[in-house]
Amino acid sequence: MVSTLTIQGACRAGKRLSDAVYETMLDGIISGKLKPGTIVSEVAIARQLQVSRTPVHDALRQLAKDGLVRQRANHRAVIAEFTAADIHDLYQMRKLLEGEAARLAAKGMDRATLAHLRETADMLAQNRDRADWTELWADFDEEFHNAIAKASGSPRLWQDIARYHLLHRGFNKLGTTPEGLEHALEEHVRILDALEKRDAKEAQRAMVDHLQEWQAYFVNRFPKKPGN
Amino acid sequence: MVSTLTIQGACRAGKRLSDAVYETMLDGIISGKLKPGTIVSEVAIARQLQVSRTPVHDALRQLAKDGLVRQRANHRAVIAEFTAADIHDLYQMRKLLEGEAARLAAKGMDRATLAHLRETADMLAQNRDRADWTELWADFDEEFHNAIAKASGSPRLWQDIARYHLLHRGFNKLGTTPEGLEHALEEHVRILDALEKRDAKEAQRAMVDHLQEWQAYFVNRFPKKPGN
DNA sequence: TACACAACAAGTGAATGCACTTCCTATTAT
DNA sequence: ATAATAGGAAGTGCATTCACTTGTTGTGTA
Repeated sequence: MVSTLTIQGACRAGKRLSDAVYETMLDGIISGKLKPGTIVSEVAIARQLQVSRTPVHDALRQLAKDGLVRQRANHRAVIAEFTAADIHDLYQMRKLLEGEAARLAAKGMDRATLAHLRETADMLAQNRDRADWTELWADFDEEFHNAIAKASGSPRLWQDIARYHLLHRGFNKLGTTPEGLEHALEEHVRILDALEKRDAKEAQRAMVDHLQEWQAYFVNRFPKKPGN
Repeated sequence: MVSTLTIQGACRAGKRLSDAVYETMLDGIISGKLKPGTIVSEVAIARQLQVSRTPVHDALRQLAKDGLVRQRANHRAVIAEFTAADIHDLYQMRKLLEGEAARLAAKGMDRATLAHLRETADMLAQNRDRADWTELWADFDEEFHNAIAKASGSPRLWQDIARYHLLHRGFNKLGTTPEGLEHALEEHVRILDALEKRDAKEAQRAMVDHLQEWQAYFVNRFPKKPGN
């Protein structure tokens, strides 16, 4: 049995239960409680969350559209597995989208956000031995890429980047090492330097280089074939 | 009352009814039967298609995720309306994505596809007075951009381009003129020339220029404010 | 006349029930 | 012993029903 899921946000007024289920399962996938390849049944999830099958069914269709689960009619859903080719393609897209976002953000990002990111990066650099460093890093990574995407000034670019970052978070807990994360932090700092200098070209280059490294790092860690 | 929708594809085995409803409504939006701003109720659609509300509800959530309808909890859905800023942003994305696709397709597109596109383009150029020219053009436009996206070799790029092309098709019937379409055909030919010469840079440039013109053409034709 | 409020109509969201499909297992025949 | 098949268990998809929310209309009052 999969480790327990519980509905996170209290279902406040004007919010759908199916959205709460969606976010709960999303969190389950990102946090690693629901591992790739896991077969999930609507009834099981419904029992676990103490809701009916209807909102679970809805949530699964949304997750399928995000590419986080795979669904066939009349079959149970499975948490998405990634092949090396998938990961390669995913990072090709991230390089394109986030490179563009970094370029635009060099002009558009306001000083307050810039200062806040710098502050957090410094904090992380100075606390490398903390036990929860990996979690802190994950939060910072999320915030960093999101802030750049938002500062691009393009809502659609922001949205698409968020979508791909979601996929990234869906598997990146599987194979990361502390050294890899520390190196990634240095790359973030390089991007931050460029943003502060308002150097669009360099910001784009730094972002693409950063993602290029992760791409190379990850691609080898995934199977060539879809099965297991 | 909205002009009648009917379920298109026979619901073959292993296919969901909700998917059929989704495609039917998608077609309705693209073809213009469901105009932007139209308020659609689940019960009305369900009655019209002679199905229960369940698959309609499902289909609307999918369409909402595509950005083709807007939904609030406990409210009826409305067919998405676009502001000038939306259109601008949409085309910024298309330039980024399809520019990249054209660049990649210059190397990746096979000769047969290239020849077929050239053939169709020539046919269109020589039949400018046909009554159904606009429909022929729409089909060609769809095929052309799709072929390039596919030839990029990146499944995700292809998928995202298709999604944005869907949005494009959702409104482009509203304000196109015959002269505009003929000009667009010439631009397609320029892209085609570059692809045949395997000139990646020029293919990208031609694609971006092409979309740039449509962007400029469209942006002024949409209201600044979301309402009407 | 204008405004507030109550009752009702209409709609969505979730739960339940039902039909059909898929998968697993046990039994039987070779 | 193994393979094929039949039957049941489990699951999904759709329809229906119920609960609750929203918007509207009409009436009463200031």
